[in-house]
Amino acid sequence: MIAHDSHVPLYIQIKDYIRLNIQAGVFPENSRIPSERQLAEQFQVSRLTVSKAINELIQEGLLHSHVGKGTFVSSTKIEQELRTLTSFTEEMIRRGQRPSSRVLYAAVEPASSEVTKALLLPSGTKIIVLRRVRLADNQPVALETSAIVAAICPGIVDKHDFSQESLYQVLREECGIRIAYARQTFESRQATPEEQEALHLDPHTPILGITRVTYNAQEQPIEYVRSAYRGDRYKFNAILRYGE
Amino acid sequence: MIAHDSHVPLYIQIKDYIRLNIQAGVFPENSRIPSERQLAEQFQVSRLTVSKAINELIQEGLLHSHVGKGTFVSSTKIEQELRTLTSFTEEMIRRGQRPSSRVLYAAVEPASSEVTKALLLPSGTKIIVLRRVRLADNQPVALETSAIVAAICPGIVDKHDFSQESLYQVLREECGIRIAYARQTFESRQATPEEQEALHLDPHTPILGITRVTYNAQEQPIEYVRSAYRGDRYKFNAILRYGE
DNA sequence: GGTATAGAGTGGTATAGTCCAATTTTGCGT
DNA sequence: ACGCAAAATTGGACTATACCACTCTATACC
Repeated sequence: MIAHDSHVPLYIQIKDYIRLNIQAGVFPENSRIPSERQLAEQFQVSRLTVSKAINELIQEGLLHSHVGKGTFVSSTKIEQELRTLTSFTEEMIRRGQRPSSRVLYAAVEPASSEVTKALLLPSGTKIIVLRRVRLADNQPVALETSAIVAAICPGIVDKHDFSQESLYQVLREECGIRIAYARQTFESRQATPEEQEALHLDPHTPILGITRVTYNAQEQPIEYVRSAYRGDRYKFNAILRYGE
Repeated sequence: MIAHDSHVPLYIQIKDYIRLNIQAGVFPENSRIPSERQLAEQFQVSRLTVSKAINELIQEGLLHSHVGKGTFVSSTKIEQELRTLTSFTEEMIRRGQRPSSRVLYAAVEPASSEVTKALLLPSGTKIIVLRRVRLADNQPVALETSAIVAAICPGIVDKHDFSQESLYQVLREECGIRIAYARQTFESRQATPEEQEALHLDPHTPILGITRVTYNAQEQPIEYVRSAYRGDRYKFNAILRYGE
């Protein structure tokens, strides 16, 4: 399986091995692959060599990992299909940067008129408001405020630490909510004083402002988000379809 | 410089150090940066830690290396500045504004490396370059440069007046080319001097920069566009699908 | 029955060293 | 001066080991 005397580097051979097993269905989507220590023992190589192979596959989007849990096969459609909308966390991992967050505010409160309008809610509906500074490699990249109807996902504010976890992942795994599509607007503007402070910006720094309403497959609005991305640190990628 | 007792991983600090030195011009473009062993000695870390930092920067495209020669700062010019967008004409009509254009440049010429890379073309391929100021109700809104393979739509530069006609409409009706989807990047930045002049802007005006590669249904790249939209006059709307 | 807590397992980070192949530099013999 | 071989340097690959923070689970305790 793995040839130590080959001219092909071991970590490349291990990458190929894992990739083939994913393609062959031996490692199904979302399943855990053997631990780095197990693979190192199996192939009689050092753990670092296995780790290098796995990290390159993470970089390529085939795998993702969590300390203490293991390494998992990603849903491969993300890269292969024409797929577009990713959470900040997933997008940063795909780019090879480490995402993290600083939670500025997290609470349940009645929806503002801006939110009721965007999500088509009756006024007074309780929503979860989550306001975070998003960081990539520990550098602040964006200020983001999310609003989700509290009833569809009760109690997640207290149960989860969103400085580490992905909101979309929690919605998916904890509440069974799958986001199907989103309407977004993009604009370029100057930073507000609040954004300047939160993101450590100079005045005149250009901001990529994004508002987003996400919907499930039943076309019910799920979440409303306003984000301010640092223009000098972030480019937004999207695949857009014509017509329909 | 490098704090061993910080909570920030050493290799991240080293990445930041190198990145900052590149930005500050200490490590100019195409220059050699210190060897891995020198940096390891300088920061009192193991060579592997420096190597990890450098390899991630190589991954990100900031550096490139050759065994026996060293590690060099890549030239970033290729990925810098200018962009484009959807059918401006159709979008403006949808918004109830009157679209028009001022053609700054229209010619057939060999593709630049930026274009060949984006459209996956052999170098030297002839392309149509179309550079226009886009206006809404006679107010300049964007500066847009399009590149299309000349062979797929011969002679349209001479036959059509793109100050009035929509490029996409001509492609569709004259050449039978239907655009299926596009990959776009969005960014927020300050206007370049050229854009300031073309769009009558003050310095510091935020620009919504968009690059786009459009594809037909057969997934062949058709067109590469770079646009600069006035941040104060334009918001971009999109519907994005979430995969999986 | 519920709740701490201890332990095992996980990936992340880091060290110190080895060998290798590609490349540049150096120095020696002519 | 010149050519060429040896030496030094460089990044690439790899091993063995260590400690950390996190996650999960099983056990002990109340």
